[in-house]
Amino acid sequence: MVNMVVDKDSPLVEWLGATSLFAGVEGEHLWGLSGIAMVVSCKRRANIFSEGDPGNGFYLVKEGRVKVFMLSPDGKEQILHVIEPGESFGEVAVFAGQSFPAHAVALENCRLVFLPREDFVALVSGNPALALNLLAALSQRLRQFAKMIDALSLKEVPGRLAAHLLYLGEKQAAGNRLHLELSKTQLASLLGTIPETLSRILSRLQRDGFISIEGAEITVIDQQKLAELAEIGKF
Amino acid sequence: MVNMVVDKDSPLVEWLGATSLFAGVEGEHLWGLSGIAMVVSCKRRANIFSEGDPGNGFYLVKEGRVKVFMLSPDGKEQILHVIEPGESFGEVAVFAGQSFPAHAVALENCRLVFLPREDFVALVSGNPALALNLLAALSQRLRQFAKMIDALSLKEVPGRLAAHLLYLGEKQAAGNRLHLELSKTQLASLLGTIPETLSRILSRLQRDGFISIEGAEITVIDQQKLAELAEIGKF
DNA sequence: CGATCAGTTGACAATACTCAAATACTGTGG
DNA sequence: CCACAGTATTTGAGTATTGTCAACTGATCG
Repeated sequence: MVNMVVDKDSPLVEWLGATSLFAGVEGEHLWGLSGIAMVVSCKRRANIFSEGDPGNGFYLVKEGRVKVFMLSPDGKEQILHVIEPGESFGEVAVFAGQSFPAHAVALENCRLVFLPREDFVALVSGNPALALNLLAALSQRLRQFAKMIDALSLKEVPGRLAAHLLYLGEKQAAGNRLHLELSKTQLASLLGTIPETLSRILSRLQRDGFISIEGAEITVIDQQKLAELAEIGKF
Repeated sequence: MVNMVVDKDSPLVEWLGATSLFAGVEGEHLWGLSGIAMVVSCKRRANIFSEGDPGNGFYLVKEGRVKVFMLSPDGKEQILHVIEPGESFGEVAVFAGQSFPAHAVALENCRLVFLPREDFVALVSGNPALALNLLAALSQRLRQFAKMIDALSLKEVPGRLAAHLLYLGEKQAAGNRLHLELSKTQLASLLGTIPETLSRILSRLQRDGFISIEGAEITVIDQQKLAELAEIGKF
């Protein structure tokens, strides 16, 4: 929690009510949430928490993006999740274990909403709708993690990359065009590989007519082949 | 849900109250749970559900064990979780997505408790304590999955195996002795590798004086070295 | 008792990582 | 606004862990 500044501003309530985590939560309880919330700012590259840190609460991203990742003893990282505005992270420590199971670092200058554990648990205890939203959010994440395990174990890097490109295509819905939303180094870390390997495989996909690359902008040339690659997981 | 038989027996209430999922739930609500629960039997190797199946509820294991796993198009499997008596599986489909994200098969003849989605959600809505238990359970699983992703991505097979052996040692608390609770083929699938590789690495660990192997019974000879291997992830 | 399955071992192939170097970018301070 | 330092990206050469294929043994189960 280095380099963070507490802000005192703006009506949080509306923003909170617009997040999927708190969608449908009644006004009264929304006020309760905003009452216990603290908005903090943190700079690009700032450490938000580290694995093992006591988890006295969790965060929502208001602006910017955050990466949640595991770190190996020799410094290699595996990104578990890139958190975008409106999403939350760190809830796991609130409901089990009391310590963060991973590291979190700001990818950009961020504005975060911090919700302290005890107060938040008290609110959840009195609001089943909120609890169900949380259960849905955690279930959703579990689903994502299962897919990630599946990919890491049963697909080779080209397959994982292809799946990610298709995912970005859907998400961005801009025809054949898409942009990688991470640096290639970070993308490698998300896909469970290293920059060199990612670079080579991107070239290969271009050479073989799957895609066309201009920096971080990709044009999907053969979606069919890309989908096959993502499906079976290997060239 | 092939090969399952509904039983009409026994007071479930006590058993339910003893599971960690429903620990601390008040008697009244416990009766509600037992009212909606169905006990089913299924035989070893029976399919309980497959990926994509509609998730109309979830299960607790009363007797036997169940494996939850992902399957690649060419038939390779990655075990996500081995469910033991008292534990639950399939909750994800109840709270998000409505379909099972993985496959589940009985490892042994099993007795399962099935809880139908709609009735169960209704109960959760009226019982915050139950909701908090569920949040804890899902959070716990998220933690396990994060560790698994970490292991698959940042550790080599020897490191994953070493970590697993240490885990079994702690769990079984029988001095230096431990037994693999799965066939070596299944263990390979749990560790994200194949039987041949697992076999070779077990031999290597024995040859190098880490462990001694007699079938599925392992004696830990050098816990220190095993712990180092698990920590740094590579030989 | 035969057949299927689990486990082991060998030879080989291949994906992916390591190390190294060259080039392109980025952001910052002068 | 430019120069510089520090990153990011790409490419090459070599290595290595792990997967594939195949054969063989031993165990398990009808």
